[in-house]
Amino acid sequence: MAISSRFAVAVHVLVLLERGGGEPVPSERIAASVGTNPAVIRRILCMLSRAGLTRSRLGTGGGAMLARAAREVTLLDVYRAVEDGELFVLHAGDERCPVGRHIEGVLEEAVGAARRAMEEALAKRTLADVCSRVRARCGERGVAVPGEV
Amino acid sequence: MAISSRFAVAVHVLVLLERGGGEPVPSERIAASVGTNPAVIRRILCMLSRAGLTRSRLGTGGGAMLARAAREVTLLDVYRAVEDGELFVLHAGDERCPVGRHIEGVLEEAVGAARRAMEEALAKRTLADVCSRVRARCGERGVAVPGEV
DNA sequence: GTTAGTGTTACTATCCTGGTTACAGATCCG
DNA sequence: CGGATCTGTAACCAGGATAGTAACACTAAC
Repeated sequence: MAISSRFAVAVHVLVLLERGGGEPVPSERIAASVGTNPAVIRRILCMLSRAGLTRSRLGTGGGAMLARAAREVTLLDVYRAVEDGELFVLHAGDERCPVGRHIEGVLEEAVGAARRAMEEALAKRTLADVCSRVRARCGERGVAVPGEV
Repeated sequence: MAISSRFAVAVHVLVLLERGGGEPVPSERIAASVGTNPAVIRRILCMLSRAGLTRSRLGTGGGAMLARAAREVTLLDVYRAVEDGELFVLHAGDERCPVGRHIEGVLEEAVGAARRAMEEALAKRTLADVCSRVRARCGERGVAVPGEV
Protein backbone atom coordinates (compact mmCIF):
# COMPACT_ATOMS: atom_id res chain seq x y z
CA MET A 1 0.00 0.00 0.00
CA ALA A 2 2.78 2.39 0.79
CA ILE A 3 6.47 2.99 0.33
CA SER A 4 8.12 1.97 3.58
CA SER A 5 9.55 4.52 5.96
CA ARG A 6 12.99 3.17 5.05
CA PHE A 7 13.12 5.78 2.33
CA ALA A 8 12.41 8.65 4.70
CA VAL A 9 14.85 7.28 7.26
CA ALA A 10 17.53 6.82 4.60
CA VAL A 11 17.24 10.46 3.55
CA HIS A 12 17.41 11.48 7.19
CA VAL A 13 20.56 9.42 7.63
CA LEU A 14 22.20 10.92 4.57
CA VAL A 15 21.43 14.46 5.71
CA LEU A 16 23.11 13.70 9.02
CA LEU A 17 26.14 12.31 7.21
CA GLU A 18 26.36 15.41 5.05
CA ARG A 19 26.32 17.54 8.17
CA GLY A 20 28.98 15.31 9.62
CA GLY A 21 31.37 17.06 7.27
CA GLY A 22 33.24 13.92 6.25
CA GLU A 23 33.78 12.64 9.78
CA PRO A 24 32.38 9.16 10.49
CA VAL A 25 29.02 9.27 12.27
CA PRO A 26 28.22 6.24 14.45
CA SER A 27 24.87 4.49 14.05
CA GLU A 28 23.98 5.19 17.65
CA ARG A 29 24.10 8.93 17.11
CA ILE A 30 22.00 8.61 13.96
CA ALA A 31 19.50 6.39 15.74
CA ALA A 32 19.03 9.06 18.41
CA SER A 33 18.11 11.67 15.81
CA VAL A 34 15.79 9.34 13.90
CA GLY A 35 14.25 7.93 17.05
CA THR A 36 14.91 4.25 16.52
CA ASN A 37 17.33 1.44 17.17
CA PRO A 38 20.99 1.53 16.00
CA ALA A 39 20.57 -1.85 14.33
CA VAL A 40 17.74 -0.49 12.21
CA ILE A 41 20.03 2.31 11.08
CA ARG A 42 22.83 -0.11 10.33
CA ARG A 43 20.44 -2.23 8.30
CA ILE A 44 19.60 0.81 6.18
CA LEU A 45 23.23 1.91 6.01
CA CYS A 46 24.05 -1.53 4.69
CA MET A 47 21.66 -0.99 1.78
CA LEU A 48 23.02 2.50 1.18
CA SER A 49 26.62 1.33 1.10
CA ARG A 50 25.73 -1.53 -1.22
CA ALA A 51 24.29 1.12 -3.53
CA GLY A 52 27.52 3.11 -3.33
CA LEU A 53 26.00 6.05 -1.48
CA THR A 54 27.87 5.63 1.79
CA ARG A 55 30.91 3.90 3.18
CA SER A 56 31.78 2.96 6.73
CA ARG A 57 34.79 2.87 8.95
CA LEU A 58 34.99 0.06 11.48
CA GLY A 59 36.29 0.20 15.00
CA THR A 60 36.82 2.96 17.49
CA GLY A 61 35.97 6.38 16.08
CA GLY A 62 34.28 4.66 13.17
CA GLY A 63 30.90 5.24 11.59
CA ALA A 64 29.33 6.07 8.27
CA MET A 65 30.23 8.75 5.74
CA LEU A 66 28.92 9.91 2.40
CA ALA A 67 30.64 8.18 -0.49
CA ARG A 68 29.60 10.84 -3.01
CA ALA A 69 29.05 14.59 -3.01
CA ALA A 70 25.55 15.45 -1.77
CA ARG A 71 24.70 17.19 -5.03
CA GLU A 72 25.43 14.00 -6.92
CA VAL A 73 22.95 11.91 -4.98
CA THR A 74 19.32 12.16 -6.09
CA LEU A 75 16.32 11.06 -4.07
CA LEU A 76 15.77 8.47 -6.78
CA ASP A 77 19.17 6.98 -5.97
CA VAL A 78 18.07 6.73 -2.34
CA TYR A 79 14.71 5.28 -3.30
CA ARG A 80 16.31 2.60 -5.45
CA ALA A 81 18.82 1.79 -2.75
CA VAL A 82 16.26 0.94 -0.08
CA GLU A 83 13.11 0.01 -1.96
CA ASP A 84 12.94 -3.08 -4.11
CA GLY A 85 10.17 -4.67 -6.08
CA GLU A 86 7.57 -3.03 -8.26
CA LEU A 87 5.52 -0.05 -7.17
CA PHE A 88 2.33 -1.56 -8.52
CA VAL A 89 1.38 -5.17 -7.98
CA LEU A 90 -0.30 -6.72 -10.98
CA HIS A 91 -2.17 -10.00 -11.29
CA ALA A 92 -2.47 -12.66 -13.93
CA GLY A 93 -5.99 -13.03 -15.28
CA ASP A 94 -7.60 -16.16 -16.67
CA GLU A 95 -6.09 -17.01 -20.04
CA ARG A 96 -9.42 -18.23 -21.37
CA CYS A 97 -10.93 -14.75 -21.11
CA PRO A 98 -9.88 -12.04 -23.61
CA VAL A 99 -9.72 -9.45 -20.85
CA GLY A 100 -7.94 -11.71 -18.42
CA ARG A 101 -5.43 -12.58 -21.12
CA HIS A 102 -4.52 -9.01 -22.04
CA ILE A 103 -5.18 -6.88 -18.98
CA GLU A 104 -1.75 -7.46 -17.49
CA GLY A 105 0.10 -6.21 -20.56
CA VAL A 106 -2.11 -3.16 -20.86
CA LEU A 107 -1.74 -2.35 -17.18
CA GLU A 108 2.02 -2.79 -17.30
CA GLU A 109 2.22 -0.01 -19.82
CA ALA A 110 -0.05 2.30 -17.82
CA VAL A 111 1.52 1.79 -14.41
CA GLY A 112 4.97 1.94 -15.95
CA ALA A 113 4.20 5.50 -17.05
CA ALA A 114 3.02 6.36 -13.54
CA ARG A 115 6.09 4.84 -11.98
CA ARG A 116 8.39 6.69 -14.34
CA ALA A 117 6.66 9.98 -13.58
CA MET A 118 7.19 9.44 -9.87
CA GLU A 119 10.81 8.45 -10.34
CA GLU A 120 11.50 11.49 -12.49
CA ALA A 121 10.13 13.71 -9.75
CA LEU A 122 12.43 12.04 -7.25
CA ALA A 123 15.38 12.33 -9.62
CA LYS A 124 14.93 16.10 -9.76
CA ARG A 125 15.87 16.53 -6.11
CA THR A 126 19.33 15.96 -4.79
CA LEU A 127 20.52 15.31 -1.30
CA ALA A 128 22.10 18.77 -1.41
CA ASP A 129 18.66 20.30 -2.06
CA VAL A 130 17.23 18.53 0.95
CA CYS A 131 20.16 19.61 3.11
CA SER A 132 19.80 23.24 2.18
CA ARG A 133 16.09 23.14 2.86
CA VAL A 134 16.75 21.70 6.27
CA ARG A 135 19.32 24.41 6.87
CA ALA A 136 16.84 27.05 5.76
CA ARG A 137 14.30 25.77 8.26
CA CYS A 138 16.94 25.83 10.94
CA GLY A 139 17.55 29.48 10.16
CA GLU A 140 21.11 28.62 9.31
CA ARG A 141 23.22 30.28 6.61
CA GLY A 142 24.42 27.85 3.91
CA VAL A 143 27.16 26.51 6.14
CA ALA A 144 27.30 23.00 7.55
CA VAL A 145 27.17 22.76 11.30
CA PRO A 146 29.22 19.72 12.23
CA GLY A 147 28.99 17.74 15.40
CA GLU A 148 25.69 18.80 16.88
CA VAL A 149 23.53 15.92 15.70
CA MET B 1 6.37 -1.22 -0.38
CA ALA B 2 3.86 -1.55 -3.13
CA ILE B 3 0.43 -0.51 -4.26
CA SER B 4 -1.87 -3.44 -3.62
CA SER B 5 -3.20 -5.56 -6.44
CA ARG B 6 -6.63 -4.13 -5.65
CA PHE B 7 -5.89 -1.38 -8.13
CA ALA B 8 -5.09 -3.80 -10.94
CA VAL B 9 -8.09 -5.95 -10.10
CA ALA B 10 -10.36 -2.90 -9.96
CA VAL B 11 -9.31 -1.85 -13.46
CA HIS B 12 -9.88 -5.40 -14.66
CA VAL B 13 -13.36 -5.35 -13.14
CA LEU B 14 -14.23 -2.05 -14.76
CA VAL B 15 -13.07 -3.25 -18.17
CA LEU B 16 -15.35 -6.25 -17.83
CA LEU B 17 -18.25 -4.00 -16.88
CA GLU B 18 -17.62 -1.78 -19.87
CA ARG B 19 -17.71 -4.82 -22.09
CA GLY B 20 -20.90 -5.87 -20.38
CA GLY B 21 -22.59 -3.12 -22.39
CA GLY B 22 -24.77 -1.88 -19.55
CA GLU B 23 -26.04 -5.30 -18.54
CA PRO B 24 -25.36 -6.30 -14.91
CA VAL B 25 -22.33 -8.58 -14.55
CA PRO B 26 -22.38 -10.92 -11.54
CA SER B 27 -19.35 -11.10 -9.26
CA GLU B 28 -18.92 -14.78 -9.96
CA ARG B 29 -18.36 -14.15 -13.65
CA ILE B 30 -15.87 -11.39 -12.86
CA ALA B 31 -14.08 -13.59 -10.35
CA ALA B 32 -13.59 -16.25 -13.02
CA SER B 33 -11.86 -13.79 -15.33
CA VAL B 34 -9.70 -12.32 -12.57
CA GLY B 35 -8.92 -15.70 -11.07
CA THR B 36 -10.09 -15.15 -7.54
CA ASN B 37 -13.02 -15.44 -5.20
CA PRO B 38 -16.38 -13.70 -5.81
CA ALA B 39 -16.27 -12.20 -2.33
CA VAL B 40 -12.96 -10.52 -3.13
CA ILE B 41 -14.57 -8.99 -6.20
CA ARG B 42 -17.58 -7.86 -4.23
CA ARG B 43 -15.29 -6.26 -1.67
CA ILE B 44 -13.63 -4.24 -4.42
CA LEU B 45 -16.95 -3.48 -6.10
CA CYS B 46 -18.12 -2.12 -2.80
CA MET B 47 -15.25 0.40 -2.81
CA LEU B 48 -15.90 1.28 -6.45
CA SER B 49 -19.59 1.90 -5.87
CA ARG B 50 -18.84 4.02 -2.81
CA ALA B 51 -16.63 6.11 -5.09
CA GLY B 52 -19.48 6.46 -7.57
CA LEU B 53 -17.80 4.44 -10.31
CA THR B 54 -20.21 1.50 -10.33
CA ARG B 55 -23.65 0.57 -9.17
CA SER B 56 -25.22 -2.79 -8.54
CA ARG B 57 -28.51 -4.48 -9.05
CA LEU B 58 -29.59 -6.98 -6.42
CA GLY B 59 -31.42 -10.22 -6.89
CA THR B 60 -31.81 -12.54 -9.81
CA GLY B 61 -30.19 -11.22 -12.98
CA GLY B 62 -28.36 -8.67 -10.89
CA GLY B 63 -24.73 -7.67 -10.85
CA ALA B 64 -22.55 -4.64 -11.28
CA MET B 65 -22.60 -1.96 -13.97
CA LEU B 66 -20.62 1.15 -14.74
CA ALA B 67 -22.12 4.26 -13.19
CA ARG B 68 -20.28 6.60 -15.55
CA ALA B 69 -19.10 6.59 -19.15
CA ALA B 70 -15.76 4.82 -19.50
CA ARG B 71 -14.13 7.92 -20.93
CA GLU B 72 -15.08 9.85 -17.83
CA VAL B 73 -13.32 7.50 -15.45
CA THR B 74 -9.57 8.02 -15.07
CA LEU B 75 -7.15 5.54 -13.59
CA LEU B 76 -6.61 8.09 -10.83
CA ASP B 77 -10.29 7.79 -9.94
CA VAL B 78 -9.83 4.04 -9.67
CA TYR B 79 -6.64 4.42 -7.67
CA ARG B 80 -8.31 6.75 -5.18
CA ALA B 81 -11.32 4.47 -4.90
CA VAL B 82 -9.37 1.43 -3.77
CA GLU B 83 -6.16 2.77 -2.27
CA ASP B 84 -6.14 4.83 0.88
CA GLY B 85 -3.41 6.33 2.96
CA GLU B 86 -0.26 8.07 1.89
CA LEU B 87 2.04 6.70 -0.79
CA PHE B 88 5.14 7.51 1.25
CA VAL B 89 5.39 6.76 4.95
CA LEU B 90 7.29 9.42 6.84
CA HIS B 91 8.63 9.36 10.37
CA ALA B 92 8.92 11.87 13.17
CA GLY B 93 12.50 12.60 14.13
CA ASP B 94 13.79 13.64 17.53
CA GLU B 95 12.73 17.20 18.30
CA ARG B 96 16.01 17.92 20.06
CA CYS B 97 18.01 17.49 16.87
CA PRO B 98 17.81 20.17 14.14
CA VAL B 99 17.61 17.54 11.44
CA GLY B 100 15.11 15.40 13.31
CA ARG B 101 12.96 18.47 13.87
CA HIS B 102 12.80 19.58 10.25
CA ILE B 103 13.28 16.49 8.11
CA GLU B 104 9.61 15.58 8.08
CA GLY B 105 8.50 18.93 6.70
CA VAL B 106 11.19 18.91 4.03
CA LEU B 107 10.36 15.36 3.00
CA GLU B 108 6.65 16.09 2.87
CA GLU B 109 7.30 18.63 0.21
CA ALA B 110 9.55 16.32 -1.81
CA VAL B 111 7.40 13.21 -1.67
CA GLY B 112 4.30 15.31 -2.29
CA ALA B 113 5.78 16.31 -5.64
CA ALA B 114 6.52 12.67 -6.46
CA ARG B 115 3.03 11.61 -5.51
CA ARG B 116 1.45 14.35 -7.59
CA ALA B 117 3.56 13.36 -10.60
CA MET B 118 2.38 9.77 -10.30
CA GLU B 119 -1.24 10.81 -9.87
CA GLU B 120 -1.09 13.10 -12.89
CA ALA B 121 0.19 10.21 -14.98
CA LEU B 122 -2.72 8.08 -13.80
CA ALA B 123 -5.17 10.90 -14.46
CA LYS B 124 -4.09 11.02 -18.10
CA ARG B 125 -5.49 7.56 -18.82
CA THR B 126 -9.15 6.80 -18.87
CA LEU B 127 -10.96 3.53 -18.57
CA ALA B 128 -11.92 3.96 -22.22
CA ASP B 129 -8.21 4.08 -23.16
CA VAL B 130 -7.58 0.85 -21.31
CA CYS B 131 -10.58 -0.80 -22.93
CA SER B 132 -9.49 0.12 -26.43
CA ARG B 133 -5.99 -1.14 -25.77
CA VAL B 134 -7.42 -4.43 -24.60
CA ARG B 135 -9.55 -4.56 -27.72
CA ALA B 136 -6.54 -3.82 -29.86
CA ARG B 137 -4.65 -6.72 -28.31
CA CYS B 138 -7.63 -8.94 -28.91
CA GLY B 139 -7.51 -8.00 -32.57
CA GLU B 140 -10.99 -6.62 -32.25
CA ARG B 141 -12.36 -3.58 -34.07
CA GLY B 142 -13.55 -0.79 -31.72
CA VAL B 143 -16.78 -2.61 -30.93
CA ALA B 144 -17.68 -4.01 -27.57
CA VAL B 145 -18.16 -7.76 -27.46
CA PRO B 146 -20.77 -8.45 -24.82
CA GLY B 147 -21.35 -11.69 -23.04
CA GLU B 148 -18.10 -13.57 -23.57
CA VAL B 149 -16.56 -12.72 -20.21
C1' DG C 1 -41.81 -19.11 -2.46
C1' DT C 2 -37.76 -20.38 -4.82
C1' DT C 3 -33.72 -18.87 -6.95
C1' DA C 4 -29.93 -15.73 -7.85
C1' DG C 5 -27.19 -12.33 -6.45
C1' DT C 6 -25.30 -8.49 -3.44
C1' DG C 7 -23.34 -6.46 0.77
C1' DT C 8 -20.97 -7.51 4.74
C1' DT C 9 -18.75 -9.89 8.45
C1' DA C 10 -15.53 -13.03 10.48
C1' DC C 11 -11.69 -15.97 10.38
C1' DT C 12 -7.29 -17.48 8.51
C1' DA C 13 -2.65 -17.76 6.37
C1' DT C 14 0.90 -15.07 4.58
C1' DC C 15 3.97 -11.35 3.90
C1' DC C 16 6.41 -7.10 5.09
C1' DT C 17 8.03 -3.99 8.27
C1' DG C 18 10.37 -2.44 12.21
C1' DG C 19 12.06 -3.30 16.97
C1' DT C 20 15.21 -6.00 19.65
C1' DT C 21 19.01 -8.81 20.97
C1' DA C 22 23.14 -11.00 19.98
C1' DC C 23 27.60 -11.83 18.20
C1' DA C 24 31.74 -12.16 15.11
C1' DG C 25 35.11 -9.30 13.01
C1' DA C 26 37.60 -4.92 12.26
C1' DT C 27 39.97 -1.00 14.06
C1' DC C 28 41.94 2.16 17.29
C1' DC C 29 44.47 3.29 21.45
C1' DG C 30 47.00 2.77 25.54
C1' DC D 1 49.10 -7.28 23.30
C1' DG D 2 44.46 -6.45 25.18
C1' DG D 3 40.48 -3.84 25.87
C1' DA D 4 37.14 -0.74 23.95
C1' DT D 5 34.44 0.79 20.05
C1' DC D 6 31.79 0.16 16.16
C1' DT D 7 30.10 -2.26 11.97
C1' DG D 8 27.77 -6.00 9.54
C1' DT D 9 24.54 -9.40 9.92
C1' DA D 10 21.63 -12.93 11.60
C1' DA D 11 17.72 -14.50 14.39
C1' DC D 12 13.43 -13.71 16.40
C1' DC D 13 9.15 -11.38 17.51
C1' DA D 14 4.97 -8.43 17.20
C1' DG D 15 1.92 -5.70 14.47
C1' DG D 16 -0.48 -4.45 10.37
C1' DA D 17 -1.99 -5.17 5.64
C1' DT D 18 -3.42 -8.29 2.18
C1' DA D 19 -6.05 -11.77 0.06
C1' DG D 20 -8.54 -16.19 0.29
C1' DT D 21 -12.55 -18.45 2.19
C1' DA D 22 -16.98 -19.36 4.21
C1' DA D 23 -21.18 -17.72 5.94
C1' DC D 24 -25.42 -15.14 6.18
C1' DA D 25 -29.02 -11.54 5.94
C1' DC D 26 -31.33 -8.99 2.56
C1' DT D 27 -33.16 -7.85 -2.11
C1' DA D 28 -35.23 -8.74 -6.50
C1' DA D 29 -36.99 -11.51 -10.35
C1' DC D 30 -39.84 -15.14 -11.90
